[in-house]
Amino acid sequence: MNFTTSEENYIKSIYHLQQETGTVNTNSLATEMQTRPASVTDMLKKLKTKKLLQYERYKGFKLNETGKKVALGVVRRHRLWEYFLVDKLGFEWDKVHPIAEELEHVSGDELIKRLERFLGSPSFDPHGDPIPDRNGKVPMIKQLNLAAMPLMHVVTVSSVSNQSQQMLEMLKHYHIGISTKLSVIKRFEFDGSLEIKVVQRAACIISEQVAKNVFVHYGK
Amino acid sequence: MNFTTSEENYIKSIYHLQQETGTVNTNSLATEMQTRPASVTDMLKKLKTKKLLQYERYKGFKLNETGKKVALGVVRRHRLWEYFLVDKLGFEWDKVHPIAEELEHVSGDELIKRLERFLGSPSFDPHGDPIPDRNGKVPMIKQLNLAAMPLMHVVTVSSVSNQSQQMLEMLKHYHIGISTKLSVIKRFEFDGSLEIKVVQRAACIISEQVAKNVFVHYGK
DNA sequence: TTAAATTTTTAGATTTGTCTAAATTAAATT
DNA sequence: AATTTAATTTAGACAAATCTAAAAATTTAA
Repeated sequence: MNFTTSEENYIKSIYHLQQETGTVNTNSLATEMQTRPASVTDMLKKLKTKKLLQYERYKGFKLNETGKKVALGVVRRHRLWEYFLVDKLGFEWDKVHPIAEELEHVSGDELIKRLERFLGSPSFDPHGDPIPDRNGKVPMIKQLNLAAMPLMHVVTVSSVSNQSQQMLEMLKHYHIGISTKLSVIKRFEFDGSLEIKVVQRAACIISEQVAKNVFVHYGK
Repeated sequence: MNFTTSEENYIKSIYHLQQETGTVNTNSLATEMQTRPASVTDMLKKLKTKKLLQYERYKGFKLNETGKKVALGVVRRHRLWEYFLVDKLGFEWDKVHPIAEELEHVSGDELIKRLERFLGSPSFDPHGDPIPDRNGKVPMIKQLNLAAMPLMHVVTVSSVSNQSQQMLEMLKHYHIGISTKLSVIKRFEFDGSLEIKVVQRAACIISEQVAKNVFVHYGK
């Protein structure tokens, strides 16, 4: 089965939303896609006839197994291209999302198979997100939320859940990126902000809001 | 100015056709684009309002300077991606065209600038066609000795320095003549002999001595 | 130089993806 | 339970890119 760029974008967004909430509703998908609820409904009908969706009028909806497979294919292509852009072309990790957003729709299994091999079959993209393999299997590592970390343990940043330009800009300012090593020195009860120490940098304070979007793991 | 994928494809096709004939007509462009003459007319009107075309009803048409610049940008992206696919991903040169056809529409000057640098600023793509530079300048064809050719590039035989009967007899046996298109597949370190592939023929091996007398150039 | 053949354009329809505005259904509140 | 509010869908329209069928302009040739 073949899908248009627009269909793929809807499928990908539904996938991301249902990861969090299990089931998705029209308004949140409209917000995510920066479009109108009416447009979402139109596309849902189309995806239902293509048998990618569980969907009943006025009830929520979610991808079925076929739909998830398609979504994982798009995610896989997106993250492989992001890896390429950072690792081979030398882009900064906070600049690659919009470009990968276009490249992910270029079709051809052979292309992606060869790209993966060329990149050395990476398991995680430059934002620390797992890259599904060609069978849709997603690699897992044990991640902890920075906001809930015990004090004084050096950990490695493994992913960032909010990938808006604003957030990435902020993290850049703090010298926080994937594989940055840091420890939490102090937690302020007042507003939940954290004093942290990035290895080889001066200590600084980040808001709870920022911390909640940063995930870390022990070791390496 | 920004252009749709469809507009870019029309512009590119007009460019290629007008290279041969100076001016282009509706039917030949329709054939080239695998579409109907009526669709061509529709697009011509659009490209005229965007000031990329010299076009009068029922007369022929051709790209103006602006149009040529846009075309050269598309051609540049196409050929850089072809080079990437062959040189980095290991595709065979005759498999890359349809993939590059998609990649060429991915926008972003920064992407193409970095891709070019990553590839080492090549002057010719794997089919031997010249890659326009950032400013739209197209590199000149230059003659190269077959014995010194990089691998996996299709080139055109332009001259043979030893024109003895014995040499020509040999070249005839290999189906090599002026304007024959071929590529070097492998160079054997042992004696400098070359495995070559003449277009539409089986691969064969020629001695270094033969290769040194054959001159080739990129492009048609 | 007319008539026939060819080329090109117009007119109107279709598909995809989107929109606005209005109607419908579901959920929340009194 | 009835009413208000919110979410969702329908109805109808639009722009882009295409198509078919027919009309108009140009070219060829009788």
